[in-house]
Amino acid sequence: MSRSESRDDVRRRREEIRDLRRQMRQSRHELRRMGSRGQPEESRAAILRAVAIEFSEQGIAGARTDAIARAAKVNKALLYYYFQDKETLYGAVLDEAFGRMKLAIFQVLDSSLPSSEKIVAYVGAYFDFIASNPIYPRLMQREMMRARAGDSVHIERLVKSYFEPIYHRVSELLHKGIREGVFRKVDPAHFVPSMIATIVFYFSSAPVMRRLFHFDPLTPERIAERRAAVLDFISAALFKPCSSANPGVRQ
Amino acid sequence: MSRSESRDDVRRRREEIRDLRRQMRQSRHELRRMGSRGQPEESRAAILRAVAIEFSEQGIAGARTDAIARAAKVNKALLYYYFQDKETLYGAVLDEAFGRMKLAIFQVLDSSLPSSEKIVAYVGAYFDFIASNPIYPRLMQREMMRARAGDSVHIERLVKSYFEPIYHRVSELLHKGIREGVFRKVDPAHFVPSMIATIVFYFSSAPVMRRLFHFDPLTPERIAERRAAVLDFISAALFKPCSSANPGVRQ
DNA sequence: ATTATCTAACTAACTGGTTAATTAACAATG
DNA sequence: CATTGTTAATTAACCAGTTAGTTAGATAAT
Repeated sequence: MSRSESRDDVRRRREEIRDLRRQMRQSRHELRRMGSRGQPEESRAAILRAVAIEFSEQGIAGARTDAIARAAKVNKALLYYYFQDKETLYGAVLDEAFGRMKLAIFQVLDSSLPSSEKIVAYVGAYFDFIASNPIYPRLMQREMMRARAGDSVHIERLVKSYFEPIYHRVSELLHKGIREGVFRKVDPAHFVPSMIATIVFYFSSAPVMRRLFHFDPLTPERIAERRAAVLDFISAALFKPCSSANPGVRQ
Repeated sequence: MSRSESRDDVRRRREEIRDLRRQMRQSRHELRRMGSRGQPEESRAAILRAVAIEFSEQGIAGARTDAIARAAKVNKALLYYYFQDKETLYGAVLDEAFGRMKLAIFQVLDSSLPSSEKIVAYVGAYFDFIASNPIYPRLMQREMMRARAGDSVHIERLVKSYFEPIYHRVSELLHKGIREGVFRKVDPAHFVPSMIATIVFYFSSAPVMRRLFHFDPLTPERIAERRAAVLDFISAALFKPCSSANPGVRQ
């Protein structure tokens, strides 16, 4: 008897709690996105945004689907309604980020500037993209590390779709400049990685810089300073010395 | 009666199993590390070695203590016998790796070479250290990412103990070379990161390179080629053009 | 009524860390 | 020189907490 009573007690309490929760939710969200048919596009986009941040900061292994759902203000099951699994989710974010990067870069590479100016524009554009999309280099780093461990199902696609096309165009550009006599005789297969390194490293090592220099390396002023330094560094390494074709930026 | 018999049975079987295990272990390890008081130093070292590999490949969140124990051929509880927790384990590995790096670098910085040769020697030494200790840049990358997410308890110590001393010495070296008129007027706060970037990036992006160029970028020949390219790149960016003091390496 | 959209609650598997027991070496003791 | 006790090294088995992914519905628009 007392047993069945306590069971009833539990059920009653549970229902009370459910009602209370419903009220809370209603008052908190003010009726927004209750039940179904809220704004699906918005939800999907919110998920991708949250995933990008979570993955770039914590990595795949460290990323928590609950945290993602909370950040996107969406139930966790919705992640699996829109995407197959964690891995697919990650892939979607990568394609989104790298796609935008490719677009920004090709805008410059497709322009009709002289070689020396175009390479400077390319470096500048890449720098600017990273400066205003800081999660891009983070995702790239993460993915490269996963690829080394042999755990990346995305790397092949990413290289074919994004890196290879860009690399080929920049490589051509370098060869052209060398033929024209404005660039030193560098090997694109090494020079391109060196350029990217110089551009990217400052951002990925910002936490170290902050502690080494005792100031925030990511303020707009510092970033502008770095931009100039990067262009100077690369220009000095690429342009023929004692030549008149040096539009390099100095401070 | 049958009960006591079965109990005896169990005891006998247990002893048999124990003997068998002992034999197995003996034959496998040839008497090494049996039972207790084997070689604690060896066990500790084996753990650290395994941790270094596991952490550099999987990161802290992805690293599995079970996998580490298996790789070190040691029981998991032994990890916690020697180290407080996962985090402490990671810290020990970081200090070991960064300590050796600092040693190798200071050996060059303490030498009495002229500025231009010393900076080349520094870059070469750093490159060589990374080339033969590939887990170092991986650990560094991991830790920088954790630091950005605010999850690193080690970064402060690492910067103070390893990066700061090295940075200051290289910075002095650059200033000296500039005063002497052999180096261009570069800002060490930007030039040093750019150098490190050029040195490190090739290794951390090897998985992309492999797919981009369709060959292994980490063979001794390719690494030697890269070394030359890095020295050329940095030399060209640092040494005054049209000056006689360019010992830069070309292919 | 159907369908697209959304949720709370659940589960099976896994993971960092703990515990109590076991083993070997060694020193002291009888 | 055997026995005993002590201590450091090592382990199997376990546990409490977490996590990716699932399920059984609920809600609203059509």
